[in-house]
Amino acid sequence: MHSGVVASRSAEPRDSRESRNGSPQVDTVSLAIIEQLQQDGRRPYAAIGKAVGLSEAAVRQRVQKLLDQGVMQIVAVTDPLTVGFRRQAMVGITVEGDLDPVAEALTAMSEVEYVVMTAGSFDILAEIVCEDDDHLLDVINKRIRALPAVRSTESFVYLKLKKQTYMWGTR
Amino acid sequence: MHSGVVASRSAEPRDSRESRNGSPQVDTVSLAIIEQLQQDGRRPYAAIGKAVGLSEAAVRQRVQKLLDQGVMQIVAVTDPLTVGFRRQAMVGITVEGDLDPVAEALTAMSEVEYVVMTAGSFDILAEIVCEDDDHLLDVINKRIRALPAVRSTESFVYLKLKKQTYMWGTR
DNA sequence: CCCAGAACTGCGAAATCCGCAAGACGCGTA
DNA sequence: TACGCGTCTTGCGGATTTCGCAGTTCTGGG
Repeated sequence: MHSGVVASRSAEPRDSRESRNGSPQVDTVSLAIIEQLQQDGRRPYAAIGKAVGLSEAAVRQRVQKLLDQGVMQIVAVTDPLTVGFRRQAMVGITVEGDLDPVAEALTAMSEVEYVVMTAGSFDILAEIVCEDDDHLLDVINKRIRALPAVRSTESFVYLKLKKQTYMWGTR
Repeated sequence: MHSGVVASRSAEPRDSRESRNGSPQVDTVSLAIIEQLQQDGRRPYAAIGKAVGLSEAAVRQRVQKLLDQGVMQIVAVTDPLTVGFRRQAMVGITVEGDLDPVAEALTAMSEVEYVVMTAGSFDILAEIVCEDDDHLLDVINKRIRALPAVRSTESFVYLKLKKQTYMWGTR
């Protein structure tokens, strides 16, 4: 027996792959690690290990794997509007037939930061970040509306970002 | 004269507060630093310094200030749907009168991750992350629609997140 | 029961982070 | 123009963290 911190954890089921979904390999320990990194993406591995009951090396391994698998990413986020330039907008899109080709096309555009399929009066929501009004107009009217399966679009130009957090795990 | 890397920078105007906006203190060098951290939030300061032509300590200071000022945050981001639990939705809201009180109220809700004021048929867009359908229903129907100034809402339940990046600086 | 694979732990060595004090620079003022 | 002030930079050590590498434990399958 080593440090003693470990003992408590070995009691619970190691995996606990979440019951309610079809997502891959994210047990409760990794969840706890993610929560730590949601609070501070640069928190040292040792501190995280202490918080979740794991050794520094183990945390490092798991974080690396989560990164490789694309389950999470550690990045700097800003409000582009605050940083200075660029126009932003959310675009609601209704599609004729299969959503995937449209979603793929949107994903391929560098101006599109965020693409999500939804249930409701829009089939897809896409967030767009542009240089200026001309650029925004070009993307929406010339490139998105040009996609064959796109039936209609509606735009919401951003005026001010009021909140932006990533703390779903901690509350 | 010291390292020589500095010389090139001293040629350009130090501040270069962006012309087209009213945002505070983010010069081109800090912009470059943010770009680095958008690629990898854990990149060492020395590496960043080499990339933007600054000393390690200088980068450290600027990063700290950007963090303190709330201009950027370094965090782990995930797709909650992928991680397992929780229901997500975007809610479009139309408001009667001043938007600010409503925006404030939304910001105060822990289930609300993202609030933005927009121009278009919605006044505010809010992204919501919930435990399950009951929780989602509660937040939308009982808490958001209960706000006095809220005229109407429309919900878009997330089915699948297709893209999520933070690379507006680099393209 | 034994074996293979995966995960975790415990180190040193190397790299990084952090605080500090001194020097350089930009800018407003007398 | 000269002076003074605040900000930005730089260049160190020392403390901390990261990294790579075995050895050990745990799990599941044959």
